[in-house]
Amino acid sequence: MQQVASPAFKSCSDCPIRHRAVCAKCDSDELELLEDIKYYRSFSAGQTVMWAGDHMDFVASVVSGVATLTQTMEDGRTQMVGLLLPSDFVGRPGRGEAAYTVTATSDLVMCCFRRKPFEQMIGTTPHIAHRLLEMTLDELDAAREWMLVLGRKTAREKIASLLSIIARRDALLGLAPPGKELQFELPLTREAMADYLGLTLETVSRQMSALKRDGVIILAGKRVVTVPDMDRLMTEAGDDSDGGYLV
Amino acid sequence: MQQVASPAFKSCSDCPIRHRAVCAKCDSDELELLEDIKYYRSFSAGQTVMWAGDHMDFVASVVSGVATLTQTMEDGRTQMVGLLLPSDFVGRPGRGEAAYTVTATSDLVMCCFRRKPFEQMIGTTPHIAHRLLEMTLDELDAAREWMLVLGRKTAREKIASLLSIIARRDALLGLAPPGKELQFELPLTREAMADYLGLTLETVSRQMSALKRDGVIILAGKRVVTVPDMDRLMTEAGDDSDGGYLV
DNA sequence: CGTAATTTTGATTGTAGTCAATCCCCGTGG
DNA sequence: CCACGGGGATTGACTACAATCAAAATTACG
Repeated sequence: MQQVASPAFKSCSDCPIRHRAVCAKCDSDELELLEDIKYYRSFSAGQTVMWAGDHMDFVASVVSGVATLTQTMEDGRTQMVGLLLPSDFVGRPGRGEAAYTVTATSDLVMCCFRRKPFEQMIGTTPHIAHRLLEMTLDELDAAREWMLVLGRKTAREKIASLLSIIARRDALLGLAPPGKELQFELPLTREAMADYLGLTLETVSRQMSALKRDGVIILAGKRVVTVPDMDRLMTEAGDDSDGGYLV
Repeated sequence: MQQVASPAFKSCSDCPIRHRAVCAKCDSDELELLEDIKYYRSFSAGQTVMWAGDHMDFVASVVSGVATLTQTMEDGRTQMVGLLLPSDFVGRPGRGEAAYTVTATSDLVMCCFRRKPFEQMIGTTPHIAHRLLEMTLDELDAAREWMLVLGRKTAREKIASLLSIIARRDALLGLAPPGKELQFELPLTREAMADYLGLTLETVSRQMSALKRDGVIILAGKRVVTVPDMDRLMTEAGDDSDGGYLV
């Protein structure tokens, strides 16, 4: 299944998520303690990292790639409840069971910390505890934003919302070219988009086609999206273009 | 508007939310420090505690009563994103602006902490920081559970889910009589239920009637609900009755 | 190139939304 | 004491949006 992997960098100080992850505030002494309890694991696109209910003896940071958290009902209905990007944190200190199924949607590298020693470090290392609180509060804000999308937006607005979230994030990370025109790659299949938005994949496909027909987006292949006018997309999402005190 | 109120108890040690709120883990020295930065405020049912975007110079615990967190789009569509019960925490350390509108749905008493000194205490008092992290993680779990409800459940399942959440909570707090039969009072109007569940109030009303007609619930007046068979209600909610590792 | 997986498009159905009327419970005032 | 009024809740008729069922088309891949 998964492999224990050596990533392309040597130590925490070279880590690409060094200043965004749960370890962001740690000094070099603290990083050394973390080095002792950490190991890397890699997953290829499509692999399940863990199933809801599995025993879990680690928590982890996403180093590279994209993963999803999903919840599934007995009859198969599935809802994505989290989208994990590089630097995001997986797992809950104090809980030995996975609450959600975690799936790699692209090739994925995770930096795993053995759970027990990590929990102890939370008690002894305020830098970690504080950063974890900050990240959890951000997650909670994102979940609440998402609740508005799920509960009150139309299918078209839902798609536009998802696209604008991804577009903004990529722009923020400097992954997008400059200029007014934004371009990015969707890290999700149509089905994953449907699970994110509480729609069927047919509806996702129809609304993507409609947004394309109306010139809100331009598609190159299935996955590469160009947004000629970001304000237009935000309007389609039902967000005021000036909103977004939180990026 | 709101009044500075004296609650029915004298000090933190007599406080009804003493062992569940953000101060749950504090020792008496720490409580004394909190006493210095806290004050009580009361609101009557229906009052708005604060509007999204308002300046906020405090964070708070709900002492008694029920409040809601809501998000509203420009055209008026409203989604509840949090239901605040006694011991729940309001506000985000480090943020001076309210992200959501807070409304009292019953008479409400809040224990407010001046924001700046409270933020400093988070840094110096691990008992508070740790409890706040724990509570935030619980909130995040609740939000994710809720996302499944919003995204994937039918109107009938949504209503049954909400009722079972309230029923379980009341049973847990010992508010309900013993026996197999559960009875509780809805702390929400039909409109608030609709905002919680991403429905219209007409649909809420119809599904309440349907559940009553089918014998899943018994209504005494509009607000008092009796559940003759909790497992039946859970099944209607689409949850397996054995689920719920987290109450 | 051929097969499977993913996506798009089409036709039809069904659930919840909308618009509208009525009801019910209370409190108020004539 | 009863009429009145208002907010909340229920019920009804109709509509619309997204789901479902089904087929075709495009892409990825061995």
